[in-house]
Order: sequence, then C-alpha cells, then structure tokens
Amino acid sequence: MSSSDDPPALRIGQAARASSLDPRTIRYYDSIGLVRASGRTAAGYRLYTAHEVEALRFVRRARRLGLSLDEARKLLETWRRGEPLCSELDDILRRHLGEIDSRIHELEELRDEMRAILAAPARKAGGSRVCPKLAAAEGSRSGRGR
Amino acid sequence: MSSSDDPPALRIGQAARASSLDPRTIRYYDSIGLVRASGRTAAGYRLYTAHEVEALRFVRRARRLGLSLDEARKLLETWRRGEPLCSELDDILRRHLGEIDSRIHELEELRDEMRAILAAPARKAGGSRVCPKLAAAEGSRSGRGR
DNA sequence: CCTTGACCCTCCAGTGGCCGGAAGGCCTAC
DNA sequence: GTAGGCCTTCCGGCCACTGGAGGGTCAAGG
Repeated sequence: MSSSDDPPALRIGQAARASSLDPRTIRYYDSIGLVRASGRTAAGYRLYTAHEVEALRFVRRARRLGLSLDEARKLLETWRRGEPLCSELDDILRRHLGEIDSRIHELEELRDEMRAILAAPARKAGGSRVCPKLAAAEGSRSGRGR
Repeated sequence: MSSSDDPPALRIGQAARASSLDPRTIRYYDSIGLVRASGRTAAGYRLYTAHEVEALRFVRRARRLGLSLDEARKLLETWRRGEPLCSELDDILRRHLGEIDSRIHELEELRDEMRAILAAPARKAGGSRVCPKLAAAEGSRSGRGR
C-alpha cells in the first residue's frame, strides 16, 4: 500500500493557490473543523487531497455568496452525506436574497440621502451651530442597522 | 454657583433614549473617548448634558450613514473645534458614496447569481457529484470581498 | 558541511462595534 | 425593610479572519 497512485496531496500553500484562499484562512478552517486537512506529513505539514480542495472551493464560493461559515458548514455536511443539498441551499439562498434585496434598498436610500447632503449648499457662517448636514435629518427610518 | 439653571444633565439611560442608542453603546463610546460623559454624580453615574446628547445623536447618524467610529470621531473633533465640517464631511461622504455604489453593484450581481441558481432545475440523481449549484460557476469576478 | 530562502508549524493577540452576564451599589416607593 | 429599577465595573464572546513571534523542515547552491 501507499503506492504511487494515492491521491497526490497538496501542502497548504498549494491548496491555497488551488482554492484561491489564504493559507491562514485554510488553517483557520481546519482549526474550527470546517475543512480538516486529510493528513499530515512526518514533519507535521497539513496535506489536502483534491477532495478537500473541492470543499475549500465550495466554502469560498459560499462565502462569496454572503453565507456565514455556519451556513457553509451545514451545506458542506449535507454535501458530504451525499444528500441533494439543493433544497437546503435554496432555503438559505432565498433568505439571503431577501436580505440582499433589503440591503440594496437601504443602501440606495442612504446613497440618495448622501447625494442630497452633498448637493446642499455649503452655507457656512450661518448660525453658531453645526453644519446642519449631519445634525439634521432625524426623520424616516429607525430600528436595526444590520 | 451650581444654581438651579445649570444645564439639566441626563443619566445614561435617559441619554440613551434621547439619542436612540443603547446605554452599553454609550458606555463604550465613553470608554474609547469618543463621547465622554460630561460628569458623574456622587454615586458615580455618568451624566450627559444636551451637548453630549447632541454628539451622541451625531455619532449615531454618522454610523447609520455607514461611517466608522474613527470617521465619526474625526468629524466630531472638527465639529467641536467649531470648524465648518462640511468639506471634510463631503470628502468622507463622497468616498462612502463610491463604496456604497460599488457595494450595491456587487450585491446586485450576487442577487442575480442567486436568482439564477434558484431558477436552475433541481436535477437530482444525475451524477455522483455535487448538486452543481455551488460547486460550479467558478467564473467572472475575483479578488477582494469587502 | 553550511547557509539561504521558501515554506511550514503553533500559539497568542488584535480587529470593529458592540452584546451579554455577573456581582454589586444607589435610590425611590410602598 | 424590601422590592424594583436604575446604575457601576469587569470580563468574555461574537464573526471571520489577520498579524506577529518564535521556531522547525527541506531542497538547492556554494
């Protein structure tokens, strides 16, 4: 055994390049048990097979879609159990989609507000008070801010 | 002195209500020197005059515009020095405006991507592989993720 | 053989902007 | 006198890393 056709394992730097992640991030994922190294060399270097690299890419992709590591972990576990993953993924994505939509909305409001502020005349001197730009405008929205 | 027409000072809970902030947040701002309590009662309770409450509201507003506490601090210092604030504010807001714009753009791309994923047929069973949704689609964008 | 340099290891600390809880002091009302 | 509501400090946690110190490993070059 341990013949020459074992899956060729990468060290962390190579795995990092293959997954577009930082080695430290991969070490972190290992440390929290998200994507564990498949083994270690005699010197203690982490080894990653194509399987783990795929998982790392999976996680990276999930992160880029805005999912938390916990969500990524759930999906990953489903995936590793060989289950369909799609319905779970759909749920999560649908939820995030809603959040993104309202986040976009919020940001657009913010942007408009900023534009209005920037467009306002610079009326200096006026009163002894603040440049009214920030002090004013305590209207409309309230509550949670992500 | 210390007559009855000293500015009536609020305790932290009242200041919190007046500024729509959490008392703990206000304590935090005090601890980092962002908005210090104007004094203490004999019992050690923080006191906030209308001036500090205004500063707290200012900070809250800045935060809601997406500025960091550091940016808020800079503006606040300018403000407290009685300077116009507008040009500095404009710089910061302009920069943030750009960021918000690109963030909106990013999120819209993300949203479209998610919609595409959700719209894709659920093709289960297929190969032994992953539901292709997350595994695939390693195209387009790369680089920084906020 | 020794050094250089790239890579790897672990451990600890820090980031931002708070939130939560424990353990206790203060003040008013009943 | 006691119940409650407010306040205090201190400490730890959150998320997803990032940075640094202080060392080990390994192949190539002199």
